[in-house]
Amino acid sequence: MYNGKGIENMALKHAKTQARRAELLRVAREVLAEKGFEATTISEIVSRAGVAQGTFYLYFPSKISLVLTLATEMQQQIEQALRTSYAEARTLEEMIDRSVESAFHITGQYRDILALVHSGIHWLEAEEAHAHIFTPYHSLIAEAIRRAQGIGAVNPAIDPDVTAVLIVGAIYYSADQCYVYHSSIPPEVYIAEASRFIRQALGVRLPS
Amino acid sequence: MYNGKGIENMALKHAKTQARRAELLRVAREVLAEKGFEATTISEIVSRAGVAQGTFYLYFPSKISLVLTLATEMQQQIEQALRTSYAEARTLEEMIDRSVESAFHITGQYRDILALVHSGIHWLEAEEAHAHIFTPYHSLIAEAIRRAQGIGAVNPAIDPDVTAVLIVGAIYYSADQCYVYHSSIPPEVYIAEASRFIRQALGVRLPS
Amino acid sequence: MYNGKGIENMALKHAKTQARRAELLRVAREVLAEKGFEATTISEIVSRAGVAQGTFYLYFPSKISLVLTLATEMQQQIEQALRTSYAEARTLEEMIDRSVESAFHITGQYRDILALVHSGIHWLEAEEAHAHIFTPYHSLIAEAIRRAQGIGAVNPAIDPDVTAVLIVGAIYYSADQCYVYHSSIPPEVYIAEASRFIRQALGVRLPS
Amino acid sequence: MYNGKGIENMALKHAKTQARRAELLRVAREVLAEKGFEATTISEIVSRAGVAQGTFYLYFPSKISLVLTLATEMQQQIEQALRTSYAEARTLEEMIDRSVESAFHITGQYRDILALVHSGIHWLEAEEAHAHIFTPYHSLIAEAIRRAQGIGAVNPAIDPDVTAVLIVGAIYYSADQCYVYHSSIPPEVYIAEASRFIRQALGVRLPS
DNA sequence: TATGAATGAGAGTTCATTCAT
DNA sequence: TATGAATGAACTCTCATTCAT
Repeated sequence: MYNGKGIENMALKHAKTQARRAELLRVAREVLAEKGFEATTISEIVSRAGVAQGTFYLYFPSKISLVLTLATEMQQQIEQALRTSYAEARTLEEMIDRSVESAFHITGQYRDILALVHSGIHWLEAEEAHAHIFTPYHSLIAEAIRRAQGIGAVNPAIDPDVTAVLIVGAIYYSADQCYVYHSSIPPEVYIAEASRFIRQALGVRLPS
Repeated sequence: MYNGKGIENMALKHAKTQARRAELLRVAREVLAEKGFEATTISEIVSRAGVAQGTFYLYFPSKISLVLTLATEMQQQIEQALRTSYAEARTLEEMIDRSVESAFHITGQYRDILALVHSGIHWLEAEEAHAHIFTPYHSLIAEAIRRAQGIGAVNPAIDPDVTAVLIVGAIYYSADQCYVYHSSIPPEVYIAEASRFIRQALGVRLPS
Repeated sequence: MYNGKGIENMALKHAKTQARRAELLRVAREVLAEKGFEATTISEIVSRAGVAQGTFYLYFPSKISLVLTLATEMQQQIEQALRTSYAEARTLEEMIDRSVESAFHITGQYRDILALVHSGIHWLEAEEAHAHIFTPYHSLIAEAIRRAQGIGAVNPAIDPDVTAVLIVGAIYYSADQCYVYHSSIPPEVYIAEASRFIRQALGVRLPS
Repeated sequence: MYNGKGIENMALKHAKTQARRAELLRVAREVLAEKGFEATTISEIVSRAGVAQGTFYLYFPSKISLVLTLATEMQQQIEQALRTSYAEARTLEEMIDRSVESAFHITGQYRDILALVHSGIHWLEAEEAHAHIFTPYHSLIAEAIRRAQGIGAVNPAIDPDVTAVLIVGAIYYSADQCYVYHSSIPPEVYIAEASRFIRQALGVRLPS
């Protein structure tokens, strides 16, 4: 006699667990964004999440693992967005515009932990973490540049790897200026200017 | 009754005081660079400097003031270097090249506290501190762009303020990649590519 | 309505229960021996035993109860061994030799628990526990001495109770030295010397 | 112009420091004796000593260092007492009597941490610590036995090293029984019996 | 009987800062 | 000006125990 309850229960349990972990992560990010890594306390996270102190450690092995988790999450989102841009855009220009916009938005959303990761050089596993998070990002862009060079759409003289870094830097930093430091210039202007800036810098040739 | 000795002594005292402050700052930067803000302890700073714990507080009001002081110091150096570039360069291209090179080097030297300032640490006056440190930097570059636009050397359509931010971002981030994350690409390539990137992005017209 | 199955099941169940309790105890002793009381965690015990955290508390009311249980177990083993020696030995000398050997071995095996009981951990019933464990041990030996004095085989001037304590101390401590502290002297030498030491101390007279 | 004040002050300062350390140690021992290692908290120690939590760590690097410090202190006292006995006693019997009495008293005074050290096998550096503390004790006694064998005062067949261990065990354990577990037998009886026990065990020959 | 997620009090330890000398 | 012992709040993390399932 089959009884679905077992499976159902397991799924439920799993779902509950997942939900609690997600909630903890959401709250943690909130606090991290507000106070920075140092001033963030587990105490405040669990208090806001309404769980006990020890419960945190059922889901995360340490305070720093929060940053690592969030950073990985972000990296995956950006990578996904870039892949979508690359797949769906029909011209190089459109691809750049969409990529810049996506990257700008996501980076903007994650600006808090981006900063955290960025300053996290000095934690033990940080260098690997940094590589793990940013390298795919750089590679993806470098690859796009290479392909564009291959079809003659971009100046063949530029170095794809270094240029990828310059692009990421321009976007990340300007997103910071825009979102974090209360710039009086609206995001759309930043995005439009960044797109133009990158197109020009790449020497994008309009398809004739 | 006049006594020259007084002044002499005061000068001497002052010089000693200055030297001690400078030494503390040097050591502090060393430790900050090695360990990051959080893991840096006053205890280690005074120990390396060979003074007592309390002596630190004769020269700096708090731990955080170290970062502020160092950040200001850096900002002044970069500003100075940019002004020199602007004054001495004879073509726009040369100016860009020299500026990029200077900024890259100085930023590279200060990468540790740049990261510190830029991020993670959200303390009370952080926003003002950021503005204080970076705004002049941005303004200087924006002003240079405006002047170049004025003489028709740069694409007049671009927004000088946003573009200044994009330039700083590209340089800062790539300097980080180059110096901090042990890139296999040598600094000269970064500098050359960054110069080209910025020139192209600005649409610099060669003087005919 | 009688149903043989019930008893069968109950017996089975009981056996299973007993086995699980024994396994938990075995593992617990292993961990206690390795890490000491403080550093032993229920978590590690259940993990090694392959059961859930809560299961432990179905068999033992608390962490400390482990020590009590194990100590009692040991006491019974030693008592049994001593009784066997007394019953089977044909001369006083043989009895001492056999007793020392048994006590040495068992004490050596349980030395961790002995150490635990003996010291360091001051819990509520510590004193009673100690009395409960050691008093029968002492009494047994004291009684043997008294009997030997009765038949003129042992110096009648010695105090049986104090001497019993001195004997236990010599054995317990030397077992520790031998087994725990990696003495370079082999156990056989310890046993032989302890036997001689105790025989001499008792002033054992050879039967003429 | 000489001014003794400097030295005086330094001595004073040193004395103050020493006194505070001694006070902390005294209180710590008190608490350790009352509660055992595990249940002893730094919080209670500093509270009883009337100093701040952090002050403790100016004088001791960790909680466990307390036990190590106390153990060393005890070892030195016992060693000193034994050396005095050896130097001043005129007959072997007197030496044994005095040694047993001294050892018994000092061991009795330190019974709390003796137990702590004894159960402390499981702490990281404990094995070395144990060796460091007890080895000199054993060696001293073994050496005395050897010398007594050399002049024909003690049975030449016994193993001095193992016998030293047996003696220490008898004394330590019986001191524990006497002082810690509220034996109804008075200390003098323990001491007298222990002396006789050891003399007999060694086969001490009266000088004729 | 068995599970294991949740609890939460409480531990040891650190370190920026103060202040009597 | 310089010292450095003293402070004490606050941190992260542990783990014996409970209880809903």
